[in-house]
Amino acid sequence: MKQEKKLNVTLQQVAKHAGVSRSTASLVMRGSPSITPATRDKVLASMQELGYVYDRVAANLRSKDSSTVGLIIMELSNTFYSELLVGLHHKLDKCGKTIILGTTFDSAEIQDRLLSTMLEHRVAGIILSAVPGSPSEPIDQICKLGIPVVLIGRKLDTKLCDYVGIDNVLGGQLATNHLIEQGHRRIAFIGGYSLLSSWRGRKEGYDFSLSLAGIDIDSDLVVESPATLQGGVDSIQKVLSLPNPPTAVFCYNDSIAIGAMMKMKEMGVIPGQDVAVVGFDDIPEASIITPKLTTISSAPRLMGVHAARLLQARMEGLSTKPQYVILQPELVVRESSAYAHPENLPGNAAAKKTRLA
Amino acid sequence: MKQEKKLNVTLQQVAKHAGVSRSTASLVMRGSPSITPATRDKVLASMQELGYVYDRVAANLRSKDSSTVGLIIMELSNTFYSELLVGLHHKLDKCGKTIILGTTFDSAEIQDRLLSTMLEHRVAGIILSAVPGSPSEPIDQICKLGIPVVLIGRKLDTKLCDYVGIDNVLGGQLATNHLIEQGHRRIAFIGGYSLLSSWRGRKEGYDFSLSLAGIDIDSDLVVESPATLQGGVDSIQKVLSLPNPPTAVFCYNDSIAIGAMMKMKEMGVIPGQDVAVVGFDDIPEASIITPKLTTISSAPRLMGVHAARLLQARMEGLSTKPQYVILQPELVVRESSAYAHPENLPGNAAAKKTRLA
DNA sequence: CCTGTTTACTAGATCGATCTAATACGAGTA
DNA sequence: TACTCGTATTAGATCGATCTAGTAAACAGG
Repeated sequence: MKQEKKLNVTLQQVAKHAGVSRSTASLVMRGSPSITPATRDKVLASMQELGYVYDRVAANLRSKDSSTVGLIIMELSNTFYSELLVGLHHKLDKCGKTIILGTTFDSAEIQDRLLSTMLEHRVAGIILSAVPGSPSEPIDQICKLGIPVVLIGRKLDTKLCDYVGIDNVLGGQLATNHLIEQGHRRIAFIGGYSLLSSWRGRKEGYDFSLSLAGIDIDSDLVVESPATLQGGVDSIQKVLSLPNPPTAVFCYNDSIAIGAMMKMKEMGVIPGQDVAVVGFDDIPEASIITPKLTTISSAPRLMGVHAARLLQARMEGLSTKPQYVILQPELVVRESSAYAHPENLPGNAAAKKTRLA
Repeated sequence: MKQEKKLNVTLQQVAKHAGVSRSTASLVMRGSPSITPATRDKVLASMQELGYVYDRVAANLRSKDSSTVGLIIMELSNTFYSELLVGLHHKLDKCGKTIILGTTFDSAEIQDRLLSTMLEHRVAGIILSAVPGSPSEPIDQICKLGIPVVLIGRKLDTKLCDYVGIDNVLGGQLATNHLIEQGHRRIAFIGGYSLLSSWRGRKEGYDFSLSLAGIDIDSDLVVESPATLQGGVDSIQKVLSLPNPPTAVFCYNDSIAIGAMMKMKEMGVIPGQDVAVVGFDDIPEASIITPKLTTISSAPRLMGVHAARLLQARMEGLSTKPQYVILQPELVVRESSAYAHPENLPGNAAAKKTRLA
């Protein structure tokens, strides 16, 4: 554990070398205007010569501010989060904050441990994509400690922290309406868990659109599963082996949709032609897979930027009431829903659309 | 910037509340064996009651050790790095290290700034996937300061730090040999930049295999480009419009291969049938795309684990000579190279293989 | 020439922990 | 009883910076 045998160069030593006081050297470090160019250069030269490295940790201890923010997410292999990170990183860099990273793999226990670790590291704020179903008390306590928390993508019961997310209900409606417009009447909703607030939102939109179109909701067509490729494989198998299988599926996210399409191909069902598929998130893979996936774009990068902005505002002490940023999802129509369902459609141009490859 | 208006609970206050000294409270924190269970419980109870949070930053300042490690990579949208992070994170968690993250987007300037930031944060070590062509002096200096650096994936000229990577030459050979065995004699190598040590390695393997098979190297068939989807799109267009186009392409990485296959479909060329494609890395998308991509597996997760292991050993002060861990790549044959090239092949079973969807 | 104000710099306390060296105390031994 | 010895605990210095309050010099105005 111990390291750094070599004695570090301290500001004290720099000051001595330059023939000034600790305080002066410190002021030079921080670019104080009340320092003569002559002494400033002298100190800077000494720093250069001695190979001085600023100790931000010591500085933060005394000045009681922090130059780090914590980022806690489920996992990075999920493209949604890595995209989110791009936006976040870019914005935080600008205000001189460094990111401390933790991944929960959706374990509430790990999440608690990570939150503690972040606190111990004196982060200036935390951006959290909470483990579904995790209690909100620990997070409330952190907020009360004066450390701002921004929730991202997944909502919790707390009324103390900011939240950035998308309108899942609208997203669910967009997807379901699109499938209904293509002539489908048996539409499944597969993947994800009802524990997730986002799942409940998308389901609500799905229910709403169906009932608006006068379609009865068949609970057999709703299948929960992990929000992964494998989850998609399992769920699609389940609904397609029903006595009265769906002609379209709305998937909780793109990973599930991709898994579902892979399994369909294996089963000899042509996705986009025999069964329409709509995903959610618009991850890069969505436009790569064949057929290209129709999906709901949730602009993860933009969510990152917004989260950073909210956190930044709060770190600067603007203590307003909790803010909610709800981004509007957009329907991106691609090949996986290009063929209209033959039934109930008078003259459909969409069915004549050709599919690539 | 300033925050934490509420006075933090300090070990001092805990000690006072429990009726012991600072030192005793500190010993309790660290689980010293020479503490009576009675006083231990008393202190623990006080901590609980006052809502004490350990200040790891202050502790690190005094004890001169660090509980963070820096991770500097190009970007996270690249699945290779997020996979790598999974392995790394898992291993570092176990030894109580927290990750400070930085992404360079392959800018040498950003890399330098990130390295400084990491030093200022007193990281115990750095894991670095260096920007290609960046100078090695700054990194050498960090090593000399006693902070171990593990290079990952991309090699630099320095002889001071550990390195984890794969055998790129072997990978290049595996890919090229496979295509030669399928009957191809005009094989392109597309994407990536010769600045990258990994590019040079793969190219070397490609050259070696070709010359071993008695095939002349045609410099028109080697195209450099960014290592992205778009790079693949551009490069494949270039080589396929040659007067004598290749029948097979070996791509610097999977992103390029996927971009190339997308463009081929657009051009009416069937990847895997008209032109064989081999990628590199085996990212998750490789087994999702149609046709499924033949590729060279570089086990990014394993690389993460190895990097963490090396760093850990060095942080514990075992100051041995620089270590090099070179992982063996593996050829993963899928659909994109399933059809053998008709010329030069007596009786080929592979050509009869069917393609899904 | 004296006073008041600004400017450039500094000594010493401080952040919240750990480390060192010294303490008090009970048990064991002569 | 006195003397060691080991154990549990502690006071005070310390890590490397910042902050507070203050000093000495330069300069202006009456």
